[in-house]
Amino acid sequence: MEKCGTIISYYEHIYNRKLTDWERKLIEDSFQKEVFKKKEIIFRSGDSNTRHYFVEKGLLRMYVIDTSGKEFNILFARENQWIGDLSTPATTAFFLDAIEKSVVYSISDENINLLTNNFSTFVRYIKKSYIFLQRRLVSILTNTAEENYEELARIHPELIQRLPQYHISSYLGVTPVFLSKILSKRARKKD
Amino acid sequence: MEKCGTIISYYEHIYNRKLTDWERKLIEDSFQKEVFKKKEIIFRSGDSNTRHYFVEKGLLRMYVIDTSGKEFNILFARENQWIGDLSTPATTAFFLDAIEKSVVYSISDENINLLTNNFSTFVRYIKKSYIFLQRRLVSILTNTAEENYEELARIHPELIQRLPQYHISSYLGVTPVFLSKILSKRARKKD
DNA sequence: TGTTTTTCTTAAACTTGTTTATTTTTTTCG
DNA sequence: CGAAAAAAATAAACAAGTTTAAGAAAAACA
Repeated sequence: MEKCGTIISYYEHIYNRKLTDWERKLIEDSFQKEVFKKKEIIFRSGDSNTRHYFVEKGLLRMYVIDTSGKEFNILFARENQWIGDLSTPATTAFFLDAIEKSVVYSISDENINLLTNNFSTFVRYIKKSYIFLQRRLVSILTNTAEENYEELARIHPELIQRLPQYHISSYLGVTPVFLSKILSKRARKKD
Repeated sequence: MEKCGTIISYYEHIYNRKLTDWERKLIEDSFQKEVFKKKEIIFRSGDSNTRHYFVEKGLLRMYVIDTSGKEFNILFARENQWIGDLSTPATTAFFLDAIEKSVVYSISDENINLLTNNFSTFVRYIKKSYIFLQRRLVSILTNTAEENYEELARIHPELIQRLPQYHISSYLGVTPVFLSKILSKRARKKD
């Protein structure tokens, strides 16, 4: 009967009240019900304008594939959980697929913005922070400490200047001793 | 002259227009200018109701200390960047301190909410996702893969049931082979 | 049910990163 | 400036995690 039953229940649960007819209409117009079979890929690295997904039934995963082809899962979503790349509408670095056959409600970033309609500074701050952190987690999962140092030096050379070495090693997730090893190796290379 | 000059400029830059007197007033009432000296601790693990900080001048870092006392930096903020624990007002697991003498504008979470006043479902989703990811990054930085497995098994036993082992290893950031080693060791222990 | 495919285990040699301790270099500050 | 403190480099023994490859177990499905 209900076109978006699960998602309306979800919103009513969050807001702790019944939604108005107008609100239900807005939701029904914004979301799209989709079914994915096991192993079906929902979006892939390089896609832009990826959608956000709310799982009614099943199990999804978001993951990244490193240069050597190895996969690293970033996030799972099961019943009543959200998943998607908050970088959207920008190009995504992630893959999203279904681990089990899944029934979901999807929404475009545009429609999310319409529903939310007050994207103030603070929300930008959260979104940016999230995207930054996500990139950082991916780096740590997929690269060696040496590669992460190279990237940091390339993108934020000024930080390398301003920070004592032990703060950099801590940021990279290694000991100061090991960073020192990396640096002496790097210095030897540049001869 | 201006009480919150830098932060007002920041908002005007973001919104790409001059702020109204009313808006300036709102900002001046919400933010508080603070100065921290080098190595001064701004908040520490266990504190609740931590504030958000916008750096006018200087360099801050947010970090975590693991059980063995080792520090891992999670985030730096220099001029015109935000830093803070989005988990607030809940108890924080982080420390925030000044690497250099710093001048900042701070705001409580409550005042942020007043300024933003439309905390809809999607914003909750971002905030929750962020907090989740942050926790995950901290785990990967501070724990061994074995400890991360134990935690996953404790908190989400149902996921361990539903996921093939190679998806779990990928989530933990290790190879399937190494996870298998961890598990056989674990099984031997439980005799 | 049995066959095919997928997933898991084990082993051995290897690489990445840690620990502890000592020495050298750089920075801070009276 | 010179002494003291903080930060960085080096070495050696060790622990955590990877790679490749082969066999065993479990799941899928015709």
